[in-house]
Amino acid sequence: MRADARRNRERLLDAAVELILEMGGEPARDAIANRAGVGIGTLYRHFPDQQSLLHAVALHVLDRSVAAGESALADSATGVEALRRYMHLAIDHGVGVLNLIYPLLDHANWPEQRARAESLLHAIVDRAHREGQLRRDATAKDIGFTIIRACRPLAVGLPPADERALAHRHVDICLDGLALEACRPPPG
Amino acid sequence: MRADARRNRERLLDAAVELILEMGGEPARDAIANRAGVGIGTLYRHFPDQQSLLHAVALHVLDRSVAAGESALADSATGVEALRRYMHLAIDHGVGVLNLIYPLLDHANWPEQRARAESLLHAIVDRAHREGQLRRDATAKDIGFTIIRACRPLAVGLPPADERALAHRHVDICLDGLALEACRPPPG
DNA sequence: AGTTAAACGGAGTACAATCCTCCGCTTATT
DNA sequence: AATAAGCGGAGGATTGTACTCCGTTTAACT
Repeated sequence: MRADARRNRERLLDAAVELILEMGGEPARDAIANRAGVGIGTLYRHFPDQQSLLHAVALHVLDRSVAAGESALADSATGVEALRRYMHLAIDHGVGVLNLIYPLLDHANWPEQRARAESLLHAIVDRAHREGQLRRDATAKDIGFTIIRACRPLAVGLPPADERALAHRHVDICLDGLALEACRPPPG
Repeated sequence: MRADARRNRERLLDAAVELILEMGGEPARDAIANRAGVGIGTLYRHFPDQQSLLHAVALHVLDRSVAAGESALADSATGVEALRRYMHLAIDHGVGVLNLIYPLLDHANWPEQRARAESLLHAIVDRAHREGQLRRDATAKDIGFTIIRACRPLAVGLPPADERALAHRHVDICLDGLALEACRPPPG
């Protein structure tokens, strides 16, 4: 595979992730190609139909997030630290698209990746619980939903850098709400 | 104004709010009429063009949220309680649409309502701060963004009742993160 | 109950956005 | 320098959306 082809493929996937998060559904193909800075023909060469594009997008974000999360779990001193790092990385990679495209997929067939992602999240949450750092009622679902919410842009038009900063701040706030740090000093 | 006309107008506005939150932009007119359970002609009679519809939607959510918030502020024993009640009510009314339609409006001309909404939010946040119940770095913007995030449905297809429950849980988690309750017992 | 004017529904046409193919040009690789 | 893989984007086909119009229904009032 030629180098420019690989580069364009990545750009297309990243653009698709951004647009799906903004629009909340199937964005127009031309819009994806435009945002990626490539011609429409290039999009169709890489992804001949809707399903292959959505499938590739799903695997794209899933693989990158899981990889990031696994190393976060391995390298962190505490459970909540691993959780915090995982959430921030997952947002940067845009895992939030998974929820949005799931109902559009004909057959979501990546049992292996799915299992890996679920067991990763549970491993992190369980560890934090075992170390007594999380509220009892905090579940893996809470984490997942928080990530999904943080992924979506607040309003189209805000500079991407600002959006990212707000997303990260939001995750930190939620984690503070889910964590269990008695008598922590006021952060401000 | 005939009773059925008033009822249909309300239904149309509610449907528009739901759809805007789901789609994140301008939903198709037919979709709004369908969801409201009225004919497309009825929509055009009430709102002859895009702008009048968007304008009405904005005022609809703004007025209801501000009214709810003002009574919450008056009736609550503490600042955070007022804040909590306001946030939950605002979500139920769908204030989150404001951010989404703002860039679509030709001229957003409701200075009075806008001022009332801003001063309300600041009044609530200030009171909570004065009573020492909020993190120092918690701002009115944090509250606003949290409400906006909670308003958006996580995934199209989930039953509305579940969506609402998740939204409310999310707000509670965020508030726990923003509040300052030293040594609070684990809620679970 | 009868009257009436306001309100309703939805088929249908005009318009706009989107999809996707095709082929001449460009560029990475050897 | 050769060449095959990759690129861009104009353009025709298709789908979706906007908006009108008019026969039917219904709330309001006597």
